[in-house]
Amino acid sequence: MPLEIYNTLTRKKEIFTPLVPGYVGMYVCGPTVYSDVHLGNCRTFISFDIIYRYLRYLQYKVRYVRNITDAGHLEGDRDEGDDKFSKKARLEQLEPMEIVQRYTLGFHEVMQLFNNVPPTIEPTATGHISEQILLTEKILANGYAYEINGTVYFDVEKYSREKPYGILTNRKLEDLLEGTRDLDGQDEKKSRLDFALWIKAKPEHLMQWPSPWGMGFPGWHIECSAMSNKYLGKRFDLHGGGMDLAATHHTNEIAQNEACFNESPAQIWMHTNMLTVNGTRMSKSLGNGFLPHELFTGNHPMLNKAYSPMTVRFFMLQTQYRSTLDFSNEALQASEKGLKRLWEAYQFLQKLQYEKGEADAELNEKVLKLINDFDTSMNDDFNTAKVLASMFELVPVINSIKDGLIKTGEMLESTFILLGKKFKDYLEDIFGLKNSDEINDGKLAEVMHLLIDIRKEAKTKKDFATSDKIRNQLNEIGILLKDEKGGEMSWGLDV
RNA sequence: GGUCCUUUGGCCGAGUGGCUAGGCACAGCUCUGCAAAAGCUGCUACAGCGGUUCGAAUCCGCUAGGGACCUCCA
Repeated sequence: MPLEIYNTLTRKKEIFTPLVPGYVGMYVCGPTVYSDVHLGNCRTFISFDIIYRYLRYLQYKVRYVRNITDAGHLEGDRDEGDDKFSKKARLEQLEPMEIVQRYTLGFHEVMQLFNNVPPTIEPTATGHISEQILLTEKILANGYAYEINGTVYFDVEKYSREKPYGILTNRKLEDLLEGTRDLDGQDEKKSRLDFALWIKAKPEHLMQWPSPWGMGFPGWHIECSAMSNKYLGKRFDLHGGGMDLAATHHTNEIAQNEACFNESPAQIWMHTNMLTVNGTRMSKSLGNGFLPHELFTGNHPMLNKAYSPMTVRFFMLQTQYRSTLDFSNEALQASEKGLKRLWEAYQFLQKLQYEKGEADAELNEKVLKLINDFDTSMNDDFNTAKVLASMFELVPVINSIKDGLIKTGEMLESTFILLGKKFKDYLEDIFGLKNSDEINDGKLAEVMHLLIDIRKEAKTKKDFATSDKIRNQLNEIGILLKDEKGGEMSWGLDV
């Protein structure tokens, strides 16, 4: 079964066929670095990280471009408003680029904690001002834009006479124009749907660049057209972003590209759904956003403990990227336990050796089917939730081997090898999960080894007072000791 | 006001016409010095009403609830 991806543009799943065989060009709208990214933002980047990893797993050479928006977005709904960066900079007495630097570093740190692979190119808006000016000039020359007092607007009505403007989200121009929101007048735009490509800067504006229309800064949609065009060409395979960007940002992006090159940029548009809290979208403006660090420290009124980045990543994997995901303390707790169970089975599997034995055709077939379902599920529009369900069905098989209820030899050696390989491919390479750092601490492992030895001796002598003391006191400091079959003991950090 | 989406068991969530999703929680049993873990078993739901069909959680209609976008936001 080939890879199928849901395309927002056609509103159905399509078989994925790259424009150039073997290669994939992928563009994802990145963060605006004037404040910390919240967990909702992270969901999108984690989703596309897994998509990127899976495409590589399928042997594609992927150019993954994710921009950093460090200029150009406006505050408020008026085009003559301040550039967001400049506004905040004045409040905090910082240079705009200091803000940008601070939050860019913060963003990268969070991405790393979530174990996201960096994109292959991460271009910035401020690094591509001339490209944005060139596109704006081209759109003007093609007659789809007009200049008023140093600001250049995209002429949506002119454009929509020739091309379907609301094609991405299936909206008609009349419906878009109908909204009850009236502008307060005094607007220089010809139509309320027109958006700025280039904005005239006031003299005191901190971030501004020279242009054919005077000093100014780019509008908030042109950067993605400019950068995707520069690094991926006029037409590329995948364009992604959060669902909230589809109706405005991506719609305008398509219009810009069409107005420039008479071509739509991406063949497939992918949109990740929102992370919600109590059924309402997590967003900056509503103030219900969780910061990653609030989770990692547990420092939030809604949380009763801290959760590791891997728990959060796993939590997101349990849902398909196009569904909303509701965030709660209980849901995270469930994910934490689920991940622990899965990961422990995986760890055991990696150490396991194959031993020849009496074959059990039924077991072999069951295992093989579940393994093959991994790829089938991923090929069905990256259904990570289904992959995990198959994995969890294999956990009892692995644990039964651990308990000696099943022998590895009951399945074929090829099946056994494939099982180990696929678990590794999926959990580590595709899903990007990894051990918590604490458990990797070598010194701790040595100390634990020692304590386990002492406890084993005590148990052999039936000195249960000592053996219980060790286990109970470890438990108090958050280390869980488990007695296993055959007198062995294992340990893990209590979660 | 307009456009669109959604409603699954105690909780989180897959699933789009017939076949047990899965996780967490809960209960029982097995194992066990005790505990934990693990294994096995149980809990089997699809907002309401009507329609299509041999058959619907899945398709259609209506009603009700929730949400998103139309304005910066992943």
